[in-house]
Amino acid sequence: MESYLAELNDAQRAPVLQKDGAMIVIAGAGSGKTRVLTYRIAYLMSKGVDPFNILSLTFTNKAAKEMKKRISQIVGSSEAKNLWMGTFHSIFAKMLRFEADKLGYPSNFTIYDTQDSQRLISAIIKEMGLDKDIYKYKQVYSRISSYKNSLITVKAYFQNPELKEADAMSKKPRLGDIYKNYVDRCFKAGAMDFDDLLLKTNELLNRFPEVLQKYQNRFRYILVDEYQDTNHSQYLIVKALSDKFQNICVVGDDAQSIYAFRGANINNILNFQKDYDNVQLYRLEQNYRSTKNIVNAANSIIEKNKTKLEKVVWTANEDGPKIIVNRLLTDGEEGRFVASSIFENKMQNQLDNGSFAILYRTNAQSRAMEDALRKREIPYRIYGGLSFYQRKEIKDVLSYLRLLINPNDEAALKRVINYPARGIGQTTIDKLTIAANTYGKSIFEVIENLDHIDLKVNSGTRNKLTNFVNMIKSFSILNENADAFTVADTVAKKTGLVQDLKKDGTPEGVAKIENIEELLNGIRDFVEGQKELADATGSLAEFLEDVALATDMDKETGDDHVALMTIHLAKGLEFPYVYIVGMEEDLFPSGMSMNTRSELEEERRLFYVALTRAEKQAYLTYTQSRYRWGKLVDAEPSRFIDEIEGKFLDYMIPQDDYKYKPLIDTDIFGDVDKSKLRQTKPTAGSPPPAHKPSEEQLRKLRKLRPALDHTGQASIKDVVKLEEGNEVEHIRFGKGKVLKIDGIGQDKKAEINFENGGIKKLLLRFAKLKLLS
DNA sequence: TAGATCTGTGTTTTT
DNA sequence: CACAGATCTA
Repeated sequence: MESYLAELNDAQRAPVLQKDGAMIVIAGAGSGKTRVLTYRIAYLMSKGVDPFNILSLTFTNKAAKEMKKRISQIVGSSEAKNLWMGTFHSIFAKMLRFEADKLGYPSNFTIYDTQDSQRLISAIIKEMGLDKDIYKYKQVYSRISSYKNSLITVKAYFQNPELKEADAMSKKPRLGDIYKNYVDRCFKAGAMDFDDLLLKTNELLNRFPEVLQKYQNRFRYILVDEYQDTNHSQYLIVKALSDKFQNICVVGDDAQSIYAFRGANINNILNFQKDYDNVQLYRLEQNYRSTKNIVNAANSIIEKNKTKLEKVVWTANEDGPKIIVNRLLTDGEEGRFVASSIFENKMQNQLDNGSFAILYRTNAQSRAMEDALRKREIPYRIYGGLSFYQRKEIKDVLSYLRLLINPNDEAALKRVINYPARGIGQTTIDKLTIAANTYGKSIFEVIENLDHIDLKVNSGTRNKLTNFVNMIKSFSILNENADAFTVADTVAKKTGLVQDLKKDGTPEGVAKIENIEELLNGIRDFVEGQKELADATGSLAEFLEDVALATDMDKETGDDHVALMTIHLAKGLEFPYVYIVGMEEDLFPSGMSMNTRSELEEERRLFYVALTRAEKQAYLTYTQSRYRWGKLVDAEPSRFIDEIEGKFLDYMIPQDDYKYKPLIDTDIFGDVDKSKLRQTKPTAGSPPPAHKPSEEQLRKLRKLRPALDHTGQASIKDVVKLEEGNEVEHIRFGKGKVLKIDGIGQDKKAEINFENGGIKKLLLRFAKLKLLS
């Protein structure tokens, strides 16, 4: 039974074997913390702890699922099934459904996603007649979110003059009022936003001692993964639940705290030892994941941070190749480099696509990578970004489904009351909203009671409203007798959603119909799957609950693909080959996070996370110019590259001239063979070449570059304007005539018939051409 | 009222 | 560029 203990090293075994009490495990990157958590749970169960009494909180659903799987392998699946394991949000949503009535919520409350919340806030700002340029809904939303995460309720807000003053100072004196209206509206709609799931859990545990006791007794052993990323609200929940038995084990790494922007408080982990009696501290410092080069390079970065717990991450793994750094002209070329590098590595080392990950700071960067991978026919998958359930057509269907479960759901109703178009316009909706606010009812209820409410709408509109409500009601009735799939299928057809898309006929419309079909299939699968679980019914409400908190990461595809994701999403994952792209100032570190030391340190931790995902080889790339908000802008290499000790890096480009070189100077190489400028061509497996090139090497490299004189040289603008039929002159091929223009922007090519060279295809960006006519 | 078209505005990261 | 909101037209 306990043979698995032999699979742990001494440092890992110690926290596994401490059955009771409070403990903190500071686990360096790749040091096997998941292993410690799973084995600890298995050990507790082997010592007779009932799985019903174990609560394990993870950061993602995926992590929970994986841990459960691993535990099943050790203790058997029937036992593992009873563990409470999941994210804070999903576990406590479940608990809140059970206890909802105590807080005045229906048990079928809706969970608002960010978009729902933001739209509602936007509507409230408009209703209140406030200036939308001062009260920007996104800002207001994040302000409210941070209040909630700090447990500042509306009441607490108005009792705290400092907060009011702070908001008044930032020209938003009515923020408290918006907050109040927003909370009221959510309550009336029977809806909780993401932050409410934590805030209301706190409220529940605070206001109802008997509920607190019930769950304290239930969760005798609590484990929290990624503790460094907990916010105040989560911290208090954990504190309250563990207070009685104090059997709490938190695992984390302060060096990997990357969620301060959503309220994560690094002090939760730094101060843990003060929060409980006799806290045992364990450190996992041996990294099993990465090569020495990667581990040491990562250490050399994180050293630059001032706020940190002391720990030394080390590895017994081989040195491995150095980190390859490359500079590219544009984001398009960056993509092409990454794609061909992946292609070469795959061929040379017989690797599958799953060995590679491309990590970036912002979702928008995925585009260039996608394009390049697609051209190379390398299968890939984008994680995160817009999740399937957030797509317009999917959210439309889901909104109908939400509405038939909870007709008070304002966000859902507003979304679909006139989609597909049924003649209920903005004016009518405004009237409904006013009526709803004055009578303290939901919009749906207002329509239900049109006989008693003078809405000042004509009879046609009145009919349309009644028809809509009746349609939703008929769906509700159907839902009582039919399974979730049948209901969803009926909704998709009867509402005219699918018809509307069919009518549209564009490829996008077709894709949307396919997505809806996929959703319906998903619901069918869900219904089938739930039937096998004892405590589930496969109801529509269950499906919606599942979907509200599902993320893109959770979906398994089973095919072999290169993974593309933000660095945030990559936390906890590992890949043999990792490409970190967009290593540029203003992008990484983000321009929004360079103002304070702590923000910059978080960016640095993010870089640390990125690098430590790599097992064998890491690549860093940056560009000289990249498309941002639709325009090509100059970029500058990230300071983080310089922060890595040079001996861990292998530059593919000379390092003398990269700062602030505008495109036009560096790119017009004429017919100089660009590859000569590259010092080495990287091939994984071959011994890594020297570090930064020496001064002497640099001088040599510079000589390769011809002195460009700009006189007589066509400016890039002229060349880009080139049209078919133009006469041009090339420095070597002589005069010629433009036959054809291909491609756009940076990739624009011209087919030219030269007197001395015949027909050539030239990339205009590089071609040294003079426009003659 | 619907739908097309224009304008403006902002963009980090996520449960 | 991408999306939200405003404005215009039928």
